[in-house]
Amino acid sequence: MNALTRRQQQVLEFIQTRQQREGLTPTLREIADHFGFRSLTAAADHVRALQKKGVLENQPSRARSLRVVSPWQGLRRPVADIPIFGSIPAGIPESRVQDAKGCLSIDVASLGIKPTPRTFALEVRGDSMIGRHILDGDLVILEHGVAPRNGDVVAALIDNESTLKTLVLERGRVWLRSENPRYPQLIPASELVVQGVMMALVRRRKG
Amino acid sequence: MNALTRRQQQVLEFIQTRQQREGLTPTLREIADHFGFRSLTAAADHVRALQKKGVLENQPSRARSLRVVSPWQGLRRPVADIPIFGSIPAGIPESRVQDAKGCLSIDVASLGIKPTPRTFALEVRGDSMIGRHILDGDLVILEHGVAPRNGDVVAALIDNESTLKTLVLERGRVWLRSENPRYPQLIPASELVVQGVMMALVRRRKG
DNA sequence: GCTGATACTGTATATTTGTACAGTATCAAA
DNA sequence: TTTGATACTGTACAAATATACAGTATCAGC
Repeated sequence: MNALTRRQQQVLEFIQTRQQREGLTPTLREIADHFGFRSLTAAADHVRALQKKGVLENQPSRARSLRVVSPWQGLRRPVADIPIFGSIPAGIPESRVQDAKGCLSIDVASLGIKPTPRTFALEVRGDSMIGRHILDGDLVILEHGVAPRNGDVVAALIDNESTLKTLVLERGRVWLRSENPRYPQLIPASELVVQGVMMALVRRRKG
Repeated sequence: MNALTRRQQQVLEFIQTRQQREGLTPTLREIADHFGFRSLTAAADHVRALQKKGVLENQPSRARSLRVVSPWQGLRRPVADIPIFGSIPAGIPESRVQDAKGCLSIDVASLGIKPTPRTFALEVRGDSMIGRHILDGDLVILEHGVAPRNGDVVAALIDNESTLKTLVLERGRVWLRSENPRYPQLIPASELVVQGVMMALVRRRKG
């Protein structure tokens, strides 16, 4: 009953791809064109069949209202796009698109914060923050321009590279600390630029 | 030049909300209706202004082709929806929508895996896996039905609760190990159900 | 051999939708 | 004071679009 035919899978995949790539689902005409149907009804039939099988939804009489149904779609929250930078030379004056290495898209609720235009992500290199359970390869989401508190993990510009450190207030002075015994421990933060404060983290699969 | 007026912000927000909630951007008529405009042109004017300011895009003569522009949109990859379960009593026979506590939406590339219908997420309770740098409150993404390898982090059903453990092959037998010295170390896995293998992790902001 | 589901062609039509044109009024900047 | 941007009303129309109806052909299951 729920099994899709090969043709239906092709049609569904086409709709889904267009939805992801262009943000718009195709019209019946566009479906027909893509598959070389000379009749709209062919496309309409497939859409009807996919609806019947519960994998496609439709708002009657509305243009481009096809939607591929994910069982969890109803629970979906707004998704934010956060740029991933390799390293940030300056203090993020105006982070430009061409500087981004990629884009992390994640829903706001799971992130725990509301991203702003000053939110960005860095890929962690090395295990200098292993004491804070941040590993090599982790994607760290940071917020630029907020005041860091004592103990916050921050990104700082050291030797023209963005590096993660723990910010420490001690005896009225500000220090940056690595969280790995094998690394130099304390650096005076006076001359360093704090580029962002860590807000969240994404760890991809390893190996 | 780029600053939006209050009215323009309202219009943009309306379009964005509809896009997120219904998956469709509104038509000019729907915008006009929502704001009580008696004329389509009022809506059209706002859309034109927002386009001019670069925060909205449009494919001419296409129905519902409005799209709110994020600077990073071009980099966006397909986003997957992964159900979040509180705990999973049985071996996930058919995880039903009503059992889901929420939904984690994240792009496939950042996740490092291609989610399947057997992908799900658990919220970590306690710090029994701190040795693997998994903290209380972390969101762990797991895959059901794949064969775990030695050293993989897995979710197992213990006392009717899903608990994370490290799977250890030793002397031809399978054990589950907690990664915290204060917890009981080894449990024979023979009678336990492995519900999933950890693939990725999301850490939200703390405090 | 019959039946229902699938996979189409071809035509027609009502509705939805974007767009254009002609105005009015307000407000801030030059 | 003038100019341009903003914020609308009101009307009209062509294009885009969903949908309906009448068929044909194939194939699997009964």
